[in-house]
Amino acid sequence: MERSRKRQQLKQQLLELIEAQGEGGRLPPERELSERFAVARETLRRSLRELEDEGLLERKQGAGTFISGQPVLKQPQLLSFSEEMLERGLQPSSRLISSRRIAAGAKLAQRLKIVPGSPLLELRRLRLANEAPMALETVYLSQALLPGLEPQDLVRGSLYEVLERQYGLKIRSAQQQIQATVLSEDEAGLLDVPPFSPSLLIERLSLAQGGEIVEYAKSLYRADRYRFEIQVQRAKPVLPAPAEAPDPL
Amino acid sequence: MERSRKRQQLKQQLLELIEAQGEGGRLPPERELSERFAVARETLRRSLRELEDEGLLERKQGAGTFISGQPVLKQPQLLSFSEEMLERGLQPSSRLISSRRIAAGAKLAQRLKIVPGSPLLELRRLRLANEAPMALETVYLSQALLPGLEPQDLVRGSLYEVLERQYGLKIRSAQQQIQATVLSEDEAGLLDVPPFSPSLLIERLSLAQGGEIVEYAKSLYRADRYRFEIQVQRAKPVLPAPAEAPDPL
DNA sequence: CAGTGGTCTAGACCACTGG
DNA sequence: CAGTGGTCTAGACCACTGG
Repeated sequence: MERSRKRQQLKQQLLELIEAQGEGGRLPPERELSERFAVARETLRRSLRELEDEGLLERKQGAGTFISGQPVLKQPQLLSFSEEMLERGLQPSSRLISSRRIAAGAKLAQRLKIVPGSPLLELRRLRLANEAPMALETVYLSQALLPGLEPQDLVRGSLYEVLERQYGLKIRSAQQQIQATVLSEDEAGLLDVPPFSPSLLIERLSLAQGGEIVEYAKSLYRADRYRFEIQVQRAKPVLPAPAEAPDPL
Repeated sequence: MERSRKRQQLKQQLLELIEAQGEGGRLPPERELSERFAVARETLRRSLRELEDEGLLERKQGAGTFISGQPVLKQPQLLSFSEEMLERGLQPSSRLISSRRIAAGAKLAQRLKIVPGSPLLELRRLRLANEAPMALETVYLSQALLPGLEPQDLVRGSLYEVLERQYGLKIRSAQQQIQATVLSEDEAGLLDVPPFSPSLLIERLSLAQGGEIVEYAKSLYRADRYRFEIQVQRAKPVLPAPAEAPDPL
């Protein structure tokens, strides 16, 4: 606690310096800063690295540490529907459309990397934001990984929360595929748009800490209400291909 | 060179250890490893941190360093169309549909953060992969930032390449918005699909090193040929909200 | 070539976990 | 409470840049 608080504080002091300087400004040399804040240079450098990672600073060997002329680049992070809506300032809610136990078909088995025929829980939920339909979500969960899971456990609240609380499964990452499609009449009806309206189809495979595949979800988002946003960085030559042929990028 | 080569080599040795152990395995304690490889513990820890960032290792205070049961998480990185197609094993090419000089309207001016009425270069290109239409791209470039740029400079090859070679502008990051839409008859004709086919609309704002907005691009991708893929990590509690109320996530 | 950030070292203590 | 990863220190030298 003591320790990490110290770095927090150091970072706070640096942030004040950065704000005082403004864009395009320059920070004093590291040796000077470490003395001023009474920390070892390496300790200071950790905080500087964090600030650099957040996009606030640019460091150039031999030149100096400069205040970045760019707003913070928000790293893409995996959020549940509930979390994402809250972040957008909307109140999330859910309506359970259906739930059933099924046996994994070939396609689902392949995606979830389980044996075909394994028992799955299929949940269809209408996801709402401020009471208005936003997405139609179909989730597949492996029963083997989540013994005793009941559909009603998932009616309210975030799936990720339930997984963590009841099964100690922490979601660690996900692979998402985003496509454009048009809605069937059923789907359109549930989402309250005309049939054949365009829709973002987002498929997600969520992995837990240990690499277990926990969830496969298919969500149809209303194209008029939802857009997927992402900020990406141009690859830094962090790992310049140890000694092999150069990448043809 | 000497130095960085040393860490490369250290990392290589660690990789061999990791492979030898396999998933779920465990690395020896840091103090032992640093002795074995004859480096300071902090130096070893840097390499370990890099490997952790790449998703190969998980470190747990008090417990140990474990070999991650998960394949490397590919960080999303900004690629040009050409680069992306090459990475997918497809041969990219372009066909210039039109190019004109226009004055920035209110909307474009706002996005590019320039004065309305400023001169812009508008380029429409059909982007092909293995000779087949993949996307229809409209790019807007600020003339002020790129004096003397001619449309024919951009017919072949990557825009990013031209920017870097001719103007020393290195693209650093981009904001992308992804929506679903349907194609107009014109657009559908160019992309060689039936009218009103679904399409992924990807808007991109590219920023250079200094934060300058270099490009605004709108691309319509064939929904049947293109899907956007992304791997995202669940947020680590890296910054646990300095001292404020906890996030309601 | 003075000044800057980048890397590395040897050693200390802290925070957390349960081999 | 032994062992582990996490943090920090004071100091050295390297690599790069052009105030």
